[in-house]
Amino acid sequence: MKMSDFTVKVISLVKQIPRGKVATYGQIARLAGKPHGARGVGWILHSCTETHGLPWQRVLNSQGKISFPVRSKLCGEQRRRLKAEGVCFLTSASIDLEKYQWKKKPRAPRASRGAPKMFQD
DNA sequence: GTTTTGACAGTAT
DNA sequence: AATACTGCCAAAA
Repeated sequence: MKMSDFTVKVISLVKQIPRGKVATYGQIARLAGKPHGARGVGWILHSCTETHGLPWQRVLNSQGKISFPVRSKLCGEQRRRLKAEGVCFLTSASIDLEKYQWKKKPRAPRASRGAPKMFQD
């Protein structure tokens, strides 16, 4: 299946988002090396969620809100999932980014390399 | 190959 | 502050 390096990075990053935290499309795009590739991130998720089982619910737009209309099924499901992870919604579809935005670990601690085990759900 | 679309972001009005 | 326009990237047609 032949996907670009950017796609691989995005998938990897999204899968690294811990439970109870969220990231923005721009953040993922930037971490993947394309500061302006937020749009591509969205499309990648749409394309690879089923294939890679990505936690797409943890990716929101820069406003910390869900991208789809509130009446949309996906929106409801995303909201439900995030709530299940302990995320409190400020409004129907927005959360406190300052509180829940995922900060990628800048450095790799040399310890704790034995058993990463449990990942997502 | 080119064109269109899509789960975005940033800047300009 | 709230729209509108533009820029970016990757996949499907």
